[in-house]
Amino acid sequence: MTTPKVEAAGGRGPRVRFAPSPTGFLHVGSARTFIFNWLYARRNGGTMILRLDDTDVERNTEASVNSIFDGLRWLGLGWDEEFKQSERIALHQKMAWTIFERGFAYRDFTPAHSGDAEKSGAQGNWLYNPGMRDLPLAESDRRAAAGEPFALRFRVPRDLEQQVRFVDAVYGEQVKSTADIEDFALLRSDSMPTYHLASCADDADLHIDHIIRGQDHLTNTFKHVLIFEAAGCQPPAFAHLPLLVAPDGTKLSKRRHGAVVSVTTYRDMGFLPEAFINFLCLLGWSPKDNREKMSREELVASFSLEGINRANTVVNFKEPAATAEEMFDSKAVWLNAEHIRALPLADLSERLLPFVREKFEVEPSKMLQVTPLIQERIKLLRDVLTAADFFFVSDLPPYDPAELIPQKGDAGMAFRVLQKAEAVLQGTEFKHDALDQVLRSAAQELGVKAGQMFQPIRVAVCGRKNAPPLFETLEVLGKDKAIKRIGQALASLQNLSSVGQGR
RNA sequence: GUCCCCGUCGUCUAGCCUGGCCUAGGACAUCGCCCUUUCACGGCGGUAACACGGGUUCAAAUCCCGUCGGGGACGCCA
Repeated sequence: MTTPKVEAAGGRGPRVRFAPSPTGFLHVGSARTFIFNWLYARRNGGTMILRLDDTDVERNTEASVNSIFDGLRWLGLGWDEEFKQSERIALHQKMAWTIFERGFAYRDFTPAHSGDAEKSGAQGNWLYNPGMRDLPLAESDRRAAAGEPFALRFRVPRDLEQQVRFVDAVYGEQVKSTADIEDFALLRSDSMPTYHLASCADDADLHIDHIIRGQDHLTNTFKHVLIFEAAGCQPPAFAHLPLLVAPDGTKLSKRRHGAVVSVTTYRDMGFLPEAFINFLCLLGWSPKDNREKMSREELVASFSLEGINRANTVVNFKEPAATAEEMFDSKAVWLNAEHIRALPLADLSERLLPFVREKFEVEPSKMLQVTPLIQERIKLLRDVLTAADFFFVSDLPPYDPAELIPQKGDAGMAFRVLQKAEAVLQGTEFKHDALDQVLRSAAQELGVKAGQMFQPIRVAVCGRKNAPPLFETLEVLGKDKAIKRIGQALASLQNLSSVGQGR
């Protein structure tokens, strides 16, 4: 991984970062954090930094790294600089020892606690081990020199009641007593940095001046302020984002909530990245002027930290859902449909193609013809498979011939209509106006209503009642296929026992 | 358990800082009507919320206190 220069590319705008830890796929909450950081950087002419917080060797996976990059690439927003925390360990350690030398840290020779097993319940109010905190420096040095393993802990001020404070751009002034902050670890007994240390050391080194992240870090921030100050650094500005929660009110989790919280699920089900971004922006932020559907440019132009809310936001998905559409938040689906309708035909057609090609062989030119017929009828790109399938198959899948019977009509009427259509269509040019004229007058001749004329034909060529407008459909389908399918419909009607002879 | 944060329609939200224009606005969803060759789009309309209790004030969704409720953080994980 390349490590670009630390100096900002363009100038003196804010430097922000998105720092995921690769322990799972990119989920929607992380994506929103990325987006808000990106928006803030772009809005203010700043620099967006991607930093992989991968110091936990045990849990980091290559698959997770890939998933994160997949998700971010799909969003298509990009970033200016990229770092990998695991390559910067020496820097973190250096900061830890600076803090130690300044007297704000001490060695703790207590053997490491077992693990996360008994993490479950109420953790007492453990603050520190007096024996270790008060160990004379000489003895500490001697034991370290003798090779005894130790963790390095932050020496949280305890002599007199002190308060740690910072101003959060979203939550306002935050204050916490040092009596409520334990002596957290800086270095583990294998000398590897902990998250808090590594994060602060990198933020300082990379000159991050605005940290925009989830509210689950709000209380961690007091520790971070302590670290920055002990290391002699100016703490950056903080802005914490309200948490994205599941319909059950709990924090989004891959384990509990499954694939709906993964960014790539949205991609695979046919969301447009711009619609997805739009949706996420409206979760915990508002432009305050009732706008909902917004382009990337509009978002950049109107984004500000002042518009961010404080209350948790529900992502209203349904995990066991009957259809793909039902599993997502209905507003996300609606926004996607809005963006789809706003897309230029050629663009939409191009984006539809990969989905169609999962099941059918289709030429781009054909797709382009079909696109206008479904543009306002699909909500997810993937819907193209169910909305336009009959354009792409040579033979229709079997359907119930009873569907051919029009409103207030019978099988006989269906038969007469289709016979008439077959005859009359033969000599008709397959263009909208010609078809319109011919079929309407055919209806008149038969003495049936236009709707009664059209429905049997629609079902015959589409295989179902709900479909795009008939004339356009026929035009795109072409004369040969249309007439062939009408013939097949006629045959299936004859097999219907109830058919009282087409006259 | 300790500490922190939050609480406006089912959901996302506007309004709250700088009390009165709020008989609380918009959107999604939902219901109904219209448009219409089906579906969809579009148009019109309906149902639906200031968690509760006390204050302060001529006046509170807006300020203060309390209660309840929800969430988060408390690891040699990130």
